[in-house]
Amino acid sequence: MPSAYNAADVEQRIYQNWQSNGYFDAKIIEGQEPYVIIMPPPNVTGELHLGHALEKAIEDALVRWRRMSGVPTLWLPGTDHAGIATQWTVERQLSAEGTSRHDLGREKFLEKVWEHVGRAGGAIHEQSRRLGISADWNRLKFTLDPGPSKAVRTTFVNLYKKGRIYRHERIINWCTRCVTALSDLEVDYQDVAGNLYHIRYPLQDDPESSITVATTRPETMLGDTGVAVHPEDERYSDLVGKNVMLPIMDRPIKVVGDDALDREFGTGALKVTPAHDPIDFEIGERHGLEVFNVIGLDGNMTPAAGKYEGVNRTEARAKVVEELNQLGLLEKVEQHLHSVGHCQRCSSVVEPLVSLQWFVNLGGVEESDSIAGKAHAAVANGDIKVVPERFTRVYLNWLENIRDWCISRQLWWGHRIPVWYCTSCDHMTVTVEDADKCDSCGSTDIEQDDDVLDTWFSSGLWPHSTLGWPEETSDFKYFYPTGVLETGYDILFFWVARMIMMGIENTGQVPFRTVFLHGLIRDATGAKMSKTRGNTLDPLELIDKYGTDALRFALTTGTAPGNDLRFGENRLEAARNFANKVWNASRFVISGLEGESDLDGWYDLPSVEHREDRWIISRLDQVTVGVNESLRNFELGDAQQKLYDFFWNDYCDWYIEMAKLRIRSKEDPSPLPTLVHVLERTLRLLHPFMPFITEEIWQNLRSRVPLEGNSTESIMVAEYPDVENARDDAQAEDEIGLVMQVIRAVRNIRAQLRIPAGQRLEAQFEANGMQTIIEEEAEVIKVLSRVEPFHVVAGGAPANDLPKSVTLVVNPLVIHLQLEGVVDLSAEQERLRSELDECVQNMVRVEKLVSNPNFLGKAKSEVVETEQARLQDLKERQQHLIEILEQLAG
RNA sequence: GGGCGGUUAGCUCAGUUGGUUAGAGUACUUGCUCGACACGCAAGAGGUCAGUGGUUCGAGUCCACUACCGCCCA
Repeated sequence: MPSAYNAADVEQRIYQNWQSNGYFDAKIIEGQEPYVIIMPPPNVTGELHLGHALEKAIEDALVRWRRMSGVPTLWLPGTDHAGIATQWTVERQLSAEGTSRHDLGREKFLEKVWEHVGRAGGAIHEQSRRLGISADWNRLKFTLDPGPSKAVRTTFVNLYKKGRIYRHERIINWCTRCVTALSDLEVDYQDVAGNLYHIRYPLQDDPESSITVATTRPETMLGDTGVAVHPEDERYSDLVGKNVMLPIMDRPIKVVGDDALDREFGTGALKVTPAHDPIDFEIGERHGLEVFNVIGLDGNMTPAAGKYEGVNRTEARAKVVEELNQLGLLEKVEQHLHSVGHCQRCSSVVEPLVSLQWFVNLGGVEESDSIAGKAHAAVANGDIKVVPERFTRVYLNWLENIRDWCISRQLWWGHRIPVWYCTSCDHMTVTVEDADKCDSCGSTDIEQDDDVLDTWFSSGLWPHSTLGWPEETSDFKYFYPTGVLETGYDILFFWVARMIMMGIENTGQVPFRTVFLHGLIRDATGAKMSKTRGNTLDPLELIDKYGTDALRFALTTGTAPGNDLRFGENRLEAARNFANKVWNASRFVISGLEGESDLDGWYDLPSVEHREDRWIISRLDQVTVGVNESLRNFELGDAQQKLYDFFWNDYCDWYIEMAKLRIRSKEDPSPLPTLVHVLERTLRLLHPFMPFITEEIWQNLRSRVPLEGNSTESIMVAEYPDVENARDDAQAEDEIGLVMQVIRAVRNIRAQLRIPAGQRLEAQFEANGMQTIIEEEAEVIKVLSRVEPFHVVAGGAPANDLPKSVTLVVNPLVIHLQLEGVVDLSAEQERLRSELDECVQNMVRVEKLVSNPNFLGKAKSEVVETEQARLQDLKERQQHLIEILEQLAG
């Protein structure tokens, strides 16, 4: 084995081996409950980024853990067609070639998109493989595959027949750049520094008087069909019901009273443009106001805008303001910060406008049989658990305010809406299979709706559509409902909530039992990573540089579920160092096996006699229990931290160092079986997090030890360690703990007094009842703290040459180190006195606590016991220190 | 405006139902080529747990308010 772990040498080979052995393939084992994760489908032409890497590292760890625990496991990968994103990419290419999708026509354009998908599609899955992920590639699904497509159509048809899907003219969010409607969720609101324009609208029957409205969007006034004031607003009460003349358009419009108005905002009078503002639309509906679309789908003013027809909406604003000013109707302009919707995809300003679109009626949460109501209940009553828990309320809150979902998109790439309009009788034919005639009048003169469905509509079906629904496939029957849905909290509403709604609607069952949300990855300064900002890190480059295991470990260690993660290279270095530590410790153990024949029993270790062995085994089992516990609670970072600490501190720093001495002296019993046992189990415990290095070492190790245990070909199908009866050994832990304390105390004083590392010190130990232990562990103490020669006395006997020594109190031991010429009497007295001070201070505190009747009565008995033991220990220590000081003085 | 989160060592973060003298990584100081590892070993320094008040025998942890930062929704 080389002296440093080189990830590049092993990863590819191991992954291919796993895959060719079919370890990733899910198997149906009737009678056993499976563990299922459906992978969030990345965009078909997307590239792997750190967010994906994090998500996959987490899911793979969960899946590997369960698979090793013997559970039938399915991790199903997939791909999303990503309507707007993909179409936009191809449109950009076309525009570079000087053409457009409209020039090509729908059919040709779609061919181009499929070509593009054929070229660039799926690359992300190849990249994902480098993360070592154990997904079932045989079950890879694409949202546009026949299966998921049929699920989409079936859902649409069912909901339409139930009356839950309807087509209606309503205010929607329109992106003039993408030329499509957007759902409420696809709009990002940003505060923009704008103006608040105060405009006078003269009264129709009294042109000298006027009412002043305040607006941030003066160009929309061309489409005003009313002015609204609060009905109880005394300023305007005499105007309600009268008409004002709309400037420029010279159109009389009505003043209406509506209590949705905020009297405090602006002048308290609102110009009402039902076609271009959701609130205005509602006011308009209540008062029967007309609707004039003055801004068109292309962002230019429509004929309804009169002389401004054809003018771009931003230019129109300037021109309208200028004209109003000339007319003397512009009262004032104030600077005003307001929130403006932007297209999430292309960042252009979203235009609210009235348009004919398809919607899903989700109902309200108070209706127990509505889509939203059932989705709300599933989480509220605990059928679905959200981790971390705080997102439960965020989810419920969102559903409580939900509105109908606009699902039509004016795109070509996606699932085309399965509705055919009859030109003869206007009937809508809605079917799963392509219609060839009107199902009302039988006319063949029918035309399919031009629009496609929101991409999230198909993603919303993902947990059941990937498993075969609407067919009752064996996969669907066995694997649905799934276990865990793991994704970033940023798509809780977009995706998770919709899956819950659609899953329950279609299958009558929740799509998954647990939602596990991870945080966002930020750069080292805390900024969101984005290509435009140029602060992204490429996971593939990081893998090349540090190795997959280090990347995965770095992404998931020391983080709490749902918390954002600042990610910089020092994290990776720490992870890489740990991988290297694992490698080298293993190298040490494996090299020790050369020519060794006495390893029988290493797997189960039927008899553990040596104190050091009992200690490390006791610790191993504690860690094993803790890691399983953390994993069950989705605390992956915690699980890894426990393994990191155990391996580096207990195993490497102490156990291996102790074992070296026994190996060198060929002592009996040999520590090798224990060394192997602990290493092998730790590798298995670590495998879900660091799959490659653990496999590489494990293979190496297993080839050099007798075949024992459930011998599998690969660590990824070996049993995940768990313990029913932990081999707890409190005595060994106490005793080794004492030995470690002694060694630390000696090392500490050596460093303080600057005693050269090579210099051995003569030591006398007052054992005070610990004689056997000290003598049995003498070699360890001698070598690791460099004391020699080494005398043990029963205790209580005063040493004659105290002035030439330093005395350490490690309860119950007292250790005298010969240090002639290094330390003088007064310095030693000074040191001991300050130790005594500290001891007494502590004692006072604990004494107060332990003598408090309230504490004794109310605290748990085990807490009281530890405090009393502590007090005892402090008293003993105080006693020792006083004695030593007396001797020095005497 | 409503809601959620954060504020712990110089930096980045853990800290699960309240219970030692609050932890890790990294940076820092000192000393180490002793046969697994300098991607290392050993020792050390570094914190009024944002602030105020409360509950409790006991608060980083629970409650209330305040301040600053961030996110989501309107």
